[in-house]
Amino acid sequence: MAYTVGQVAKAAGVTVRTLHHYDEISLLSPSGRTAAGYRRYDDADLERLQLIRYYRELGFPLEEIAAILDDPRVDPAAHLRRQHELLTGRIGKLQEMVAAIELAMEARRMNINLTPEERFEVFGDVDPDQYADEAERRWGGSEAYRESNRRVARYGKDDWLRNKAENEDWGRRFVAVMDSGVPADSAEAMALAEEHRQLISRWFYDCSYEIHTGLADMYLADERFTAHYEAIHPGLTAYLAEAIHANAISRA
Amino acid sequence: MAYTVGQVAKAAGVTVRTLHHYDEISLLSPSGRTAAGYRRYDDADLERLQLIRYYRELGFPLEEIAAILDDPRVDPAAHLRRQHELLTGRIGKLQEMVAAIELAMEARRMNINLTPEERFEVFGDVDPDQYADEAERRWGGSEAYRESNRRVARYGKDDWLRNKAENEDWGRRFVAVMDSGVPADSAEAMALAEEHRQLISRWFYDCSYEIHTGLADMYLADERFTAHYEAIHPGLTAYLAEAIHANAISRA
DNA sequence: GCTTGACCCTCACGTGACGGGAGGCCGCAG
DNA sequence: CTGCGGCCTCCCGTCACGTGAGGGTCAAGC
Repeated sequence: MAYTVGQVAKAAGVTVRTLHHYDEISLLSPSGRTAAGYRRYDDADLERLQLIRYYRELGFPLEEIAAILDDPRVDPAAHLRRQHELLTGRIGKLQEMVAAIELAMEARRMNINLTPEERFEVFGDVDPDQYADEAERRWGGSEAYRESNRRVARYGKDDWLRNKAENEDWGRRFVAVMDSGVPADSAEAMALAEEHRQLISRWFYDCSYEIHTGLADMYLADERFTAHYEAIHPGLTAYLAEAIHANAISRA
Repeated sequence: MAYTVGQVAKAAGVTVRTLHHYDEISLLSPSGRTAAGYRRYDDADLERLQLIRYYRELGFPLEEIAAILDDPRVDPAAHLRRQHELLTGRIGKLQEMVAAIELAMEARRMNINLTPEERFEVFGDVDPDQYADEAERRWGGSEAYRESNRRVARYGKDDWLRNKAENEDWGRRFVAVMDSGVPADSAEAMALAEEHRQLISRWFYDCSYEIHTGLADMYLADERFTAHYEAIHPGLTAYLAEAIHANAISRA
């Protein structure tokens, strides 16, 4: 099976220029040429291109790709295995980034200042304990609370009061359900978990079930959020987290 | 809180040169300068840098990032929400890529030729039904079977015969267990699923439990693999897939 | 058998996002 | 007051292509 540059380009989702470039630097030279000088690619070339595309997607420079592909000690199957590993690693990193985004969203919502290392730790290369006075900035957010209300530009003072009232109303009803002794996966607790989700959605950002369960885990893991909920009522954090999970499962 | 270029660079995992560049193009200009002309970044700058880093990681060009960050219609929380969506989308794409790698690995193992669109469909931009005679190349692999044995360079003829014998032996014993009527999650079936995994690991590539269950799903989804196993014994594919899953769970 | 339009070729310069060095101030620990 | 690490501004280099310019090729249709 032979293919022209155009066909290969279209199939692989690259431009013709890219294939020319790969030919120029001898990363992927077509196995032959026609009498008129047209490039002819065969199945083996496509296989090589597939490996190249995956390595590229993983961020490898072309020179390095050429080196590892032309290494005679590595057989083709090993490349696939390697790419599988690299990809799952990459997925893990992106999931951490998702968690970091959720952290940033909740920090906004609760008016908590993030430290620089919290903002960027998912990008690696952070050298811990270089910010000695972390605790200060970490909790300094409560000081900024009143004035920062103005920072969420589109809300007026009365909006904030209504928001606060709704939150407190929800808190009272949630504590009542909790104290009534029903389990966290009861219909009542789940209904209030759902209300919690909709409260966030209405006031801050569209909170999917996926994000919501992410938040629940974060409340348990991060002492600042735990503190926020434990201050309402001891044991509330764990109970809420369980109710959120149960609610998300039941709606799936 | 004020930071110097070096501090910001170290925290955010970028170089000082990058921050200079962002300043040059007015993507991220420090909120102030010292008397000596030193750049001074504050917390708001870091917040902006966090957004920039995420958008960059997602592949946005700097100019576009500047445009969306400076769009007054978009509030900060919306950016986070947007990045959350983009990230989860990206994760989904990478998971498809992982599946495609697993497909390529199994295709190698079973000597099945992949079509160009199968190699590259995860990269998008494929225009279907442009390869009309797909079916021919799809199944053309069986013809190439005998001669392609030589292509897996490091194996000699006797290696292949031993491999084949081991495979057939496993197949006979698996059919026996299946016909004995025990469920697919019985100890016997799971033991043979485990043997299947180790057979792949010994002869082709290191097959983790994760990959193994990925393969099981593929056997059910892709008719070529289904055909391979159904040819051994009808109903084997589904039984094997279930046994593989049960085995993977029990070892976790 | 000749045109026409889609596709191919080789230069060759342009671009985005920085890397890296030169040459020279700044600031604080000893 | 003297290092020495950190900061500054040019400014050229690089990588992976993008984007024409100028020109040959090929199958389809008239």
